[in-house]
Formats: sequence, structure tokens, C-alpha cells
Amino acid sequence: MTKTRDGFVSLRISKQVLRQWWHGFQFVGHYKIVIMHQYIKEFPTHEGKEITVKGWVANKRESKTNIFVVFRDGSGFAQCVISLDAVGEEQFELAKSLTQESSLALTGMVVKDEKQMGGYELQVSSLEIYHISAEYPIANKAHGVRFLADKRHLWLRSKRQWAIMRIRNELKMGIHEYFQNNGFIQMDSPIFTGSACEGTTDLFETDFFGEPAYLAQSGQLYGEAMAMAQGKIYTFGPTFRAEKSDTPRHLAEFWMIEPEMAFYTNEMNMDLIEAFTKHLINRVLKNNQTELEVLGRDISKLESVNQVFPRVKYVDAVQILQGNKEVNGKNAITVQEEDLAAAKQGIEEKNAEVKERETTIAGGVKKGVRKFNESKILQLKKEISTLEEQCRNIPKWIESARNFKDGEDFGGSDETVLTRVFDAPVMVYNWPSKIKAFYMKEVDGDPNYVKGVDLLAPEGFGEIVGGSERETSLDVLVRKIKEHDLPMSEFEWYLDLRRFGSVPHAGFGLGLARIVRWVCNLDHVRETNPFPRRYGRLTP
RNA sequence: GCCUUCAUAGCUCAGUUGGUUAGAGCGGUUGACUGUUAAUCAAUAGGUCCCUGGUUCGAGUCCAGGUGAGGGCGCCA
Repeated sequence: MTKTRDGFVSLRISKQVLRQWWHGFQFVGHYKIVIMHQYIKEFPTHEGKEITVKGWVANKRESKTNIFVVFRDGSGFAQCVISLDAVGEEQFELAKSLTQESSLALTGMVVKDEKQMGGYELQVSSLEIYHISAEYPIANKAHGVRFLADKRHLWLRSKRQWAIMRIRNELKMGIHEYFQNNGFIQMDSPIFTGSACEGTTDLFETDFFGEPAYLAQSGQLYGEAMAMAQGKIYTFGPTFRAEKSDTPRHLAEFWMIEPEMAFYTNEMNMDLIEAFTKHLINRVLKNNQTELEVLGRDISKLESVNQVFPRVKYVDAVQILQGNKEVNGKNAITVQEEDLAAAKQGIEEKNAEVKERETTIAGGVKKGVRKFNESKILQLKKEISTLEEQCRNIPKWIESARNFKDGEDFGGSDETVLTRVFDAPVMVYNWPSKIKAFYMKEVDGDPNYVKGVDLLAPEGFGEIVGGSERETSLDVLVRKIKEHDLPMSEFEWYLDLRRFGSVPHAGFGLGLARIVRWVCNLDHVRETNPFPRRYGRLTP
């Protein structure tokens, strides 16, 4: 029982229980009874009971005396059976008028049925329609990415998108849980920044009371200030990059998590990254089994996080990438050549199957058999075109990896080639100073390298975390700001952190979209955000 | 910005060496069917073949330019 705002006491109660209690129930004082509906996710606890659920029609199949509604209520999907006998003619006629995405309340008995997703179905005794949906544009079949992106506000209702958003939510909960349980304080870094430290080309400019202001690309420097006050902190907020990056890994607006820890070395930083990542993935594995199943995710690939993450120095990673150094008997270049050969063979096999199925159809078969073969052929052709794209790309990747110049940053394909030789996520550390940011601490005795670390996800997903130990010396920092040709005046407040009790500290940044993409095995980050903002897409 | 593939019904796609009246499935509508899993079966409506120009007796199909999209790369505290 909970007290409502108007001073009444509300009581969660089902219709059936209410009916049982009705005669013996005494109204004493100011009580109000609120009849609550239930949720599909709770079906197991309602087995054998009559309950009401409220939601939408995801799909409908109809026969003379039965209507099967695949019903969704946000908490899950379940089949609801409306039979003529149970609801009577009038309500059955009403049910016939239901279209995809019509909204309604269904009352009925929860019954176990192993064939159903979730293991239960609802045998409906009555229904109440809220709204009959107009013709719904998204059918229960394949659509193109452009069409779906235009219909994002509706696409979110699809089972696959439902699963992704739930996993995204679980990851966010896991992030807060991990940090809160480990002594971190969450801080909110500013979104408006007044200074354009490194030029304005990658920044979104806005008008701040007549002054130019820019949307934040990172909260890290502010996080460092807060870490000097609170010890261990993390930011969790939106960041904005105006780069014209049209790749499956980039968004113009994305959510970033940036922990910063006083008295942490890069070693400790890497330990944290590893423990943190393990926590997140294991939490999803435990709590999102249904969602992972909807996505068809290979669980064993995610379970690989429970191994020790390999830690590879940049110089060794370069050797591995160029094919000069093997990992567990695997050569990066050879693995790519094998992938290429496998793709070519796959194309041949699939082409042969297409021909075989076309011959079957040409022979004259029943409509059902023909349709089955036709849809198979369509699917095969799609798979073939994916493989053909691989055949075009892999040789370029091999070329790029072989000719990789020591001292440069890894490109998207280089990360893919590198991670293919590892089963677990891999950490690359001690990067060349030239390609990394000014605030990274130089490796002791070798100023050509800095104590930075990138976490690369397996299966070709690439960088999801970037971090480093921060430079502590005022003199070195001043020198580096000059070397990077940055405006010293903008960093005066940041340099104060090195003037007043400077300490060793480290931190990292995690892109939420990137980890969602990896966990859900998505081709593109555009599916990771409810309404993604990226180069070439601002609506809906 | 570069490379590459593509643009045909509301959606996903066929459309042969250029040939006369433009094809299927899904979705919509109507009807049939006692348990379906993207149900099935029968019927029905639905088209500026992206745009502009060219070659040709004839262009959805060939050529040139444009526009838009997919994939790869680049850019990328």
C-alpha cells in the first residue's frame, strides 16, 4: 500500500482478487481502490491467475474461431489467444478489427505453453480497445536502413530495437553500480565550454548570451579538477563532435563515461578498465538473456571477457599488425587471408545453393514450397553481397596492415585486423607521444612514448575505451601545451591543478554507443541510440 | 574528401543479348479456414521504372551529367 498525492491510500490489486474480496471488504475512513494492470514480464508469477495487461498488437494471425495476437506491453512480448468461445461473438468481431500496433487492454488467464517465447500465453476472456491503428508502415519483414531511420520513432517498437534499448539501460545501470560501489562520486561536467582549445572545426558552435560557446567534446579536464576534490569521480553525460565522420563507429552526439582517479598509475587504470568491463558484460549476461536471444547474440563471445585481458605495448602491437609477430600461433595477416579465402568459398557455396533452389522452383512446385525457396534465395543473395563486400575490403586491410608505419595511429581496419588474433578484449598501451594528447604522462626515461591505453573489443569492434595516466609536472605540461600549439591562457585553471598539490592520477573514457554496439553485435552505432545524431542525420 | 555498389508498387526485390500490355512476395481491402508462430488459401486495389540530356525505328535495360543512398577508407583528447 502506498499513499497517493491526494492523501488516499492506493492498493495494488487484481480484478480477480477484488471480486473475491468484494463482499467482505469494509471501507473504513478514506480508502480508494486502484485497479492495477500487470506486465508480461511478470507472467511466471501470475500463472493460473486472471490478470489484465495493456499494450499494443505487434502481430496478428486469424482463423475462424481463434485470433492470435502477439502482444507487447514494453516489458516483453507474449502471445494472447482470443477465442470465439471465451469472449463471445460481439467481442470477437471487435478483435477482428485489430490492426498491427492497435492499442488495447486484455484480460485473461496466464497459461504455461513451452512453445511460446517466455514460456507463457494469455487466454483472453475480455478486451477493451483504446485505439485502432492506421496502416502501420513497418511490416514484420526486412526493411532498408534508410526507411527504418526515417521511421525511427516507430522502429523503436520493434523487438530488436526493444532488446537493444533494454541492454543499453542495463549497461548504464551497471556503470553506475560499479562506480558507486567502489567509492566513486558522479560529477556533471559542463556542456557549454567557452574556449576552443584546439580549433573550432570539430566543435559545434552556439550562441551563449552573445559570446561564442561550444558544445563539450569531453569532460575530462573538469573531471581531473573534481578528482583532486573527491578522490575518485566519474562523469556520465553527452558529448558532441562535429567531425564529418561517416563510419559505423561515430556519432555526432554520444554519451561518454569518464572516470578520473587521484593516486592511480596507468597500471591501476588498466586493472580498473578490466574489472569494470568484466562487471558490465557479466551483468548483461545475467540480466538480459531474453534480449540477447532476440538479437541472436553468440553468448560465448561475450563470455570471453572472463579471461585475463592481454596487455600489449604499442610497439609489439605494430609487430603483430604487420604480421611479424604471432599471438598464440596466429598471424594477423594470415588470419585475414584465411578470412578472405573463406569468404570466397562462401560465395561459391551460396551461389550453388541459389542455383539449386532456382532449379527446384522452375520444376514446378506447390506455392508454399516455392515461397520458402524464394525467401531463402533472397536471404542467400544478401549474404553473398555481404561476402562480396568483404572480398573487396579485406585485401585493402591486409595492404594497410602490412604497410603500417611505426609511430602512426591505428585506423579502423587496423584495429579489426589486430583484434582478430585475440579472443578477449585487448589493451594496447604506451603509445607514441606524437599521436596522443598533451596531458598524457611520458613513459619514464622515454619521452617518445606516453602512458596511454586503448581497450579494443574483440570480433573487430575496435576501440571502446581510451585512457591514460596524466602528466603531473607543471613544467612538462607547459612544454607540451606549447609543443601542441595550444593557447596557454585557456589552460591556466588546469595548470593550477599542478600548482596546488599535484598528484599522480589517471582516468579513461568509455563511449556508451560503442559498448552497446559490441554487446549487441550491431553493424552500426546508429542502432544504439534511441534517436541517433550523426553526420547526415538530424531527424526524427 | 577518396574508392566502390546501387536507385523499379507503401515495403523487400525480380525484370534475359534493348522489343510492343511492368512482375512476385509482404503490407492494405474482401472472402475461406478449430492452435497459428513472418500462419495458410482464393480474389482485389496499388507504378512519373530517381532527375536531365543523348544513342536508337524502339530505352526500366545502353551512354553522359546530376541528385540520393548502402559499404569501405580518411578526418577523429
